[in-house]
Amino acid sequence: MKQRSLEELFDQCISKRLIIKNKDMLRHSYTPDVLPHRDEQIENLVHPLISALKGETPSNILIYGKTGTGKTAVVKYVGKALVRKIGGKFYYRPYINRIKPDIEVKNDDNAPLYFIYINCEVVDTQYRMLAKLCEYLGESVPLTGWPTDKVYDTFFNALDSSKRLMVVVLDEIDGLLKKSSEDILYNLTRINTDLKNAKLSIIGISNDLKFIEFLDPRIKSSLGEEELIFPPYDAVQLVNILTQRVSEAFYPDAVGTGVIQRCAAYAAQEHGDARRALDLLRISAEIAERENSKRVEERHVKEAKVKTENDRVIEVLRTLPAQSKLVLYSVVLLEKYNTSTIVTGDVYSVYKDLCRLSGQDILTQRRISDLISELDMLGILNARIVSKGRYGRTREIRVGVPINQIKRELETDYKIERVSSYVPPVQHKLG
DNA sequence: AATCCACAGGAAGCCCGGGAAC
DNA sequence: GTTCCCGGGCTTCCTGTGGATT
Repeated sequence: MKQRSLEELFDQCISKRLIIKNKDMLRHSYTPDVLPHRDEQIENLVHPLISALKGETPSNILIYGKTGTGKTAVVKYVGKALVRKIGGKFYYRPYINRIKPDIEVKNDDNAPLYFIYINCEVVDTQYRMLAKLCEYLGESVPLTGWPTDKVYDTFFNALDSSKRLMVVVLDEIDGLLKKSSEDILYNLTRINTDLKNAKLSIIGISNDLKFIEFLDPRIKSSLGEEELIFPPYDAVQLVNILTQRVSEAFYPDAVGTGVIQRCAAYAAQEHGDARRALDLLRISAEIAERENSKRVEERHVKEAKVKTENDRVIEVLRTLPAQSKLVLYSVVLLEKYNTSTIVTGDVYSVYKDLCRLSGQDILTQRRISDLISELDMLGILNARIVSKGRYGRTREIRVGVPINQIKRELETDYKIERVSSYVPPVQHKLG
């Protein structure tokens, strides 16, 4: 009896292997050998870099496009190809903290090309940026402690110590603005005038089209010398992209009819995000494997869509700071017990009650206002500014995800659970 | 047309923890 | 140890504002 079930388990596990051949190829970190529908962008990126390698002053490049339009993939693709061709070093793994390059090609004849990929969400201040760049050049700088100009000098000297072209890719470059650290952009874009041997070229990647409006005009002109736009993929293009991956990543006949089309259609609805399309495909396949299906079917895609949306929300909720949880919980309670629209003031008064009940510090309304904005940006709340004339200007707030899901998830936190019996007082509102 | 509400959201600065250098 | 520096969370103080009401 025992043996039979074990045998069944083996059979099951073996049959599971019939769908996905190579899962890595379905992850967005994977850069494929061919990038469909991006020839124009690749060309426009290669040209300025080649002329810089020929000795001209390099142009800085600004790349726009929404998430999943292939910005990062194209830049890495080009970087990889150039380093292989010309020689140099390429660092592209954003989250791996190490000094060894991902690709290194020796070439004695030419000045080496240093191609460095940095994600500004992670490296989000002038100091950290310079320290990171120093690290790649073999200079060790403490994570904190030095005055910034000393770090800058260290970087400058290390860079200029030999003849080379350094290309710094700043992904999610808008991350640098929020922390009011645009000095780094100013310094980096002007560094070429002081460099004697080396050259530096910046490639900024942003998914915010309005990004440049907020820039200091001096930075704007030097950073945006070349601008590349990455339009979203339409459903047909997404189908092409997925088809290409499917042929390599799946076993033959493992993907049912309409699966690719459905993944592409869902992703096209959400501004043509190829990353999303790939995620859907991968998760659909995982669901199919778990069910022991012979192939991925459309219903798996539907299931995958629901699953990814839920997972995202739960992950966000779980990692929310305690104060944000209290604010969100206040909105949830108001939405549950209150019929009128919810405004900032209501949230704040419920929030204060919850703080007293749970023994936490009460923050100011100014701060809560910011926390509400953050929750709005995360998509958990929907807040819009409305003017009620004589009765002031405020935000109307609604919960953006199924309320019971949020409530349940928040109440797994014992601090929230403790105040879960609280009922907000009935609002007496005009109008 | 003037008023005035209930906030939004910018600016400056405080405080604290963490890390490095002295 | 002390001193210096940085970043992040937060407060205080402030100016700005759309439109119903006066």
